[in-house]
Amino acid sequence: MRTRRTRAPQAPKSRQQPSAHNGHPASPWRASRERLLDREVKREAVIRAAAHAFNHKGYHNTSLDDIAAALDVTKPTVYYYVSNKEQLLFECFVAGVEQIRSALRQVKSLRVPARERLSAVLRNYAQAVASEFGWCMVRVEDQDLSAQMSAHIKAMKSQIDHGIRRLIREGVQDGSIHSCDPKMTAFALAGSLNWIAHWYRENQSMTATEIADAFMAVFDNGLRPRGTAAAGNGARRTSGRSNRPRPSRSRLPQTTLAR
Amino acid sequence: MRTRRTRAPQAPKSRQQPSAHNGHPASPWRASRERLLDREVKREAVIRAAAHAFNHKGYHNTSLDDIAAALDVTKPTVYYYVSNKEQLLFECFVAGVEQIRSALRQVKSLRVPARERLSAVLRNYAQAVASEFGWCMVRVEDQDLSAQMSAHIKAMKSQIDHGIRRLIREGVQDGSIHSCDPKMTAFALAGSLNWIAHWYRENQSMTATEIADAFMAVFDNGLRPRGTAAAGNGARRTSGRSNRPRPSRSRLPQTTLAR
DNA sequence: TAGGATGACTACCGGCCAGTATGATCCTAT
DNA sequence: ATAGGATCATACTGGCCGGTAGTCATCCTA
Repeated sequence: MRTRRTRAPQAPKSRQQPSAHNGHPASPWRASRERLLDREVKREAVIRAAAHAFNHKGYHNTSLDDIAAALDVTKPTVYYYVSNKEQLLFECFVAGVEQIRSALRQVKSLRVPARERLSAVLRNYAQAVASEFGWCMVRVEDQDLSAQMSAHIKAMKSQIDHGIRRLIREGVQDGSIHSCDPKMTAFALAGSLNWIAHWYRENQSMTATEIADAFMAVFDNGLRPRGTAAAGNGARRTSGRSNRPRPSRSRLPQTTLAR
Repeated sequence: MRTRRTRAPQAPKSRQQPSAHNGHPASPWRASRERLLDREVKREAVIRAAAHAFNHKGYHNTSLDDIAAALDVTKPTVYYYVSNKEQLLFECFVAGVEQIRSALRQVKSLRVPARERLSAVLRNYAQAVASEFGWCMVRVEDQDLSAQMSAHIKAMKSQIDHGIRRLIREGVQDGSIHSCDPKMTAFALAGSLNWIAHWYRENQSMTATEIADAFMAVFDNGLRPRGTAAAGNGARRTSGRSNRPRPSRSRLPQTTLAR
């Protein structure tokens, strides 16, 4: 799409002064270490660019030339940082899924009813799915991946799944969650959240957390009216923070099936 | 993949007797009309084969040669029945979505609380998503479609979406559904069901209807324990039929994120 | 029984794109 | 100051695949 840039503009590379202006201790290998850092930064830029492109055009409609062009470099440069297209997809997946895994680890230490721990995890889940890596997390199809990559991904997914099921089981035991089938309930909850990746776009009227809250209100209360409690305001929230009222009459740019 | 078949085996085509064995009225153009029927049957076979292939290998990993080979014909034959690959995807989408639209139409005449009408629609929804066209319904990305096809599809999706929202609104009004934001609730419900297409495979221990029932139990009751009613059995069901208990301890072949 | 309609095949084209061979340029270390 | 490594560009290959041209066989109709 863009004409290949000439070699010249590479020069004004903002050659920052070699004196350390970041918090790193001085070291005789300062320069080479800086280069390593540089490399890591660039590598991440490549992955972000890939995520962005996949997100907007889909995996198969994105060529590595596209990704390179978005970074103002050429394809071999991309290949200098990642080994192939498949790995790009994998890295995007990992970047997104890591958020959820860390959320699952963190709530383990909380001493609150399991439903609140679940709520916290699902809020992080929603944020991950709504992030720029959401598409990759949700849309990877194992047909596009080698056998081992596919197995890796499946293992990580399974880990998250069983983490959620465990929280549900614990909630049923401690009485904070209505008796239910943990497996199917986990499917229902995760499905709703996964689907966010299909319709959420960044310049949205609602943030990911607000969406998660709205969903949790549905999940918590259920559709059937409750005999107890004032039935006036449907958006009961269980976890403490982020309580500001949200406008329920926002623009409706999407549908339930997809964007 | 397969070696091209020879011309010979085309002969044993099961030439059925020309006497009308179906309910069509006699007509001087009987034969040509039969041919038209034949053509329609074959066209549907092409679409089913496409759906099956997309379902298993994904849209972009399926070549028209694959589809042709599955039908034991060659690519130009496929092109004789459909105009291009995009149209194949579109037809698969329509085939699946039509189920849901007809369900929405049918419940309009029912004189039961809106929550039960919603429940009936969602059960059909689940069946459609779990059908062989589910993948196409759920995974179509508008980047793969021309502008007008994309608009078509978006319109049909929107129609379904607003049908569901309407049912929710009516349920809130008639008191059968807990007060809630119809838009976000519709997103949550449809997302769960859409996601079924990612993990459901035909030889499953649960049928689509059973899955829908299990989901509806979650949606209806919510996670929070209910003060009223015996909290012993979580799987309360609201709609009348299909009440047999289901084994909650089935094999766990999938995870929440994907199959 | 000729002629049109229908159905299907063989053979090909052309574009896209993942991935690579090669080499230029710059940086760092010794 | 120079060898060697790091970084990135130019230019290419090779395969896959959507789509088409042209042909032939079969069947229905008149």
